[in-house]
Amino acid sequence: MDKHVHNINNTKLNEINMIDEETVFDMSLLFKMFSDPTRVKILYALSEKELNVCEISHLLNMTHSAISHQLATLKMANLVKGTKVGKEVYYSLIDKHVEDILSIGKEHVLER
Amino acid sequence: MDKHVHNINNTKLNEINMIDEETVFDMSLLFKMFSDPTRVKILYALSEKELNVCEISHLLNMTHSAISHQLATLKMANLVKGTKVGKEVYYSLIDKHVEDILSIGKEHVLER
DNA sequence: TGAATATATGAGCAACCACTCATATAAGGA
DNA sequence: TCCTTATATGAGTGGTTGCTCATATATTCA
Repeated sequence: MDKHVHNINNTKLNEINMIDEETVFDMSLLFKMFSDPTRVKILYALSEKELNVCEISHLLNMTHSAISHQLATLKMANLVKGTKVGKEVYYSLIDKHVEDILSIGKEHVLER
Repeated sequence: MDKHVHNINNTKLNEINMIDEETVFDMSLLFKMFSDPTRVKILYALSEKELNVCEISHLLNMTHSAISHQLATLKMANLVKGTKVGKEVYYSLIDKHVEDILSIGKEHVLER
């Protein structure tokens, strides 16, 4: 037997069904959106109700600019969408998945 | 009415039940572990079976050092554990939550 | 014991990122 | 039209990070 093929639990290394590169990259990109406290707070707030930039910056006690930059990032990652109403732009979560990821993360963190 | 208290959908801004700072920070720390392609690949491989450093570096075609560093990071974040067997250290996922997060992320990414 | 193998780890560095600051655009009200 | 408010965005910057390289430790085997 090839000494470079290791054995663990009667299965070979090459039996591992590896995920493809692009999917892995997209997954890491998705989770990167949740890897910053400011973005988590924004997404969490938006899971309660849709909010405009001004409201979010009040809620998080941060500058409009910082929030606007993060919203642009979240929008590019397709996690939030913005709807213009007069001067304001109301942001909301794109789909239920975002809330699912938040709640599974919160659950994991709180049970320890 | 206080002009700094905005109204959306008949609810006030201060009715938003904001998550506490420490939980948000821990959540972002958790998701940060999934925000790098190398770490996602490692975790995904470990979800199939436990592996040692050498096997993972073969599988991902990366240096032992790079993998070892990432495993140290994942260990510190309490996502993997290592068991020494002779010269080798076999790594495995700490709990089912890690697989849950991977699969929800994969699902989200693949359905578009 | 000495060599080979497996893993861990510190230093260093290039790339990335989340913010600030300045500025631009757009809509509403006087 | 002018001023104010709301948002967007480019440039710049300090901090973070994922890798490499060198080195250290540990275990097995001859």
